[in-house]
Amino acid sequence: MRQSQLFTKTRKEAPANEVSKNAILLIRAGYIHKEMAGVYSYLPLGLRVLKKIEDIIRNEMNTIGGIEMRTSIIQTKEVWEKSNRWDDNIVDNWFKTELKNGTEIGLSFTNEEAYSSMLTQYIHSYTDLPIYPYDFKNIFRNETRSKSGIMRGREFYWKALYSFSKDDAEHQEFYEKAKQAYKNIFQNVGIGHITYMTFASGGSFSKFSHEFQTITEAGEDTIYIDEAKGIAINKEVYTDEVIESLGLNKDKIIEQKAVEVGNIFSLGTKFSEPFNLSFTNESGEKQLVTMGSYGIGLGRLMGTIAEVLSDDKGLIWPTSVSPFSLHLIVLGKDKEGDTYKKAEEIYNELTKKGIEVLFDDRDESAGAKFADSDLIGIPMRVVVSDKSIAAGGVEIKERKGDKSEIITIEELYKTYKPNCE
RNA sequence: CGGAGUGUGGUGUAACGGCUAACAUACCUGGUUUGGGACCAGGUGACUCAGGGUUCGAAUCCCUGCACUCCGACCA
Repeated sequence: MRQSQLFTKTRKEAPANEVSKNAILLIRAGYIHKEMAGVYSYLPLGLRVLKKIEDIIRNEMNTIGGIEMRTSIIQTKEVWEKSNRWDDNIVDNWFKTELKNGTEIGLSFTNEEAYSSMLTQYIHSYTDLPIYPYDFKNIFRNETRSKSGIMRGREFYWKALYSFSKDDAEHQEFYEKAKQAYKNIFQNVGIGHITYMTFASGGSFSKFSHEFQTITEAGEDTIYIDEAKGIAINKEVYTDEVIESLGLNKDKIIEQKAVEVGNIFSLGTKFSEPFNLSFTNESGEKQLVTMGSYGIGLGRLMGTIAEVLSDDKGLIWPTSVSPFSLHLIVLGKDKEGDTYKKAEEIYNELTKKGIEVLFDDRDESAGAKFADSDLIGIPMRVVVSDKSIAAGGVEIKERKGDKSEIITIEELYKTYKPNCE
């Protein structure tokens, strides 16, 4: 993409009403636009990152047997009354409205009900199980206090997978696979080294749920980490008994602020029971489906990456989620000159090869282009200038380092192959 | 939902109760410049969040509402 066609502009100053680092950087660099507290639009650059994250998650979900679909956002009152979650005294962050004819409806804040009620029409026999449907969709929560930029929004994009299994053993088998898939996801988006599987309260059907917590001061949770084991315990269940039951060494545990970037949860028959989601087993008996839920907030994940992978100059995206693979910058203003032509040629050639290139073809000073490039945070910068041409090619520099080097254009073409995830 | 604070050009800030609401940046014109947010000249752009009130006079003081931010509660 040509930067001259990217309508978003970078800013030197962040809006006065943003304090969180992720929102400040993402707004300054032109990734997101704030509509109101807790509600953000994703601008072209932001959407690219979101889609990269989505693809990484989708790939892992499909690998463990997930089947993508999409449940509706508008849902009727009756469905939620079955699980006793329509009442505002029980769930206080509903967005509710009504149809012209007076029918009460709600905007989904989670998906258990949608899946449980729908699947009663499709699950009848043990041969129909297990299944693992999942969604990417926007979710609405009328938070009394949104905060931390895109880390806790009123409208947010998430992935929710639900597992429907015949019994607990079958459920556990999938649950373990999901753990690994989640680890892979956080590894692949570049925060695996500071993300810990964390034991948290499990509700009525299992002793624990598992949260994936990424260390950052911007987080709302406090976790206790055992580095050696690579796992953590959420403060809400942090007791001597739990430490012991997990076989952790209390003396080596460290306390950290963290943000929950994903969670997996055993639901047992909590939802299959009210919806009578059951099947006929091999013996001809009716049996309730055993469920699990597996969620990741993509906006929060993107915000977390921005929080932890950035410096005073701006964002530093990992290649896997960067909006572009390369930031190609041409210096000099003579658009008819050889340097400019060479840059155009490189842009066309790389684009033809399928490499995602952001081409800064604007009539800006070198300093302005470099500053913008650092702020936008594409992992690799390629500069074409009279100087680089004279030195034998183009200058490449990693966003995260200080060193730059000159390579020939042929080397550039050889090095940058299409970015296959 | 409790507590605290803040609303001024697109953005960031300034202005004692008193001249035509100032400065920077962004934007537009022209010129010059191109390896770390260039320079010169000119220009557009604000009923100071909304509605009331006090006053000869309100961006400034008071009231109400709304919005935003922070702390706490909540987060299925």
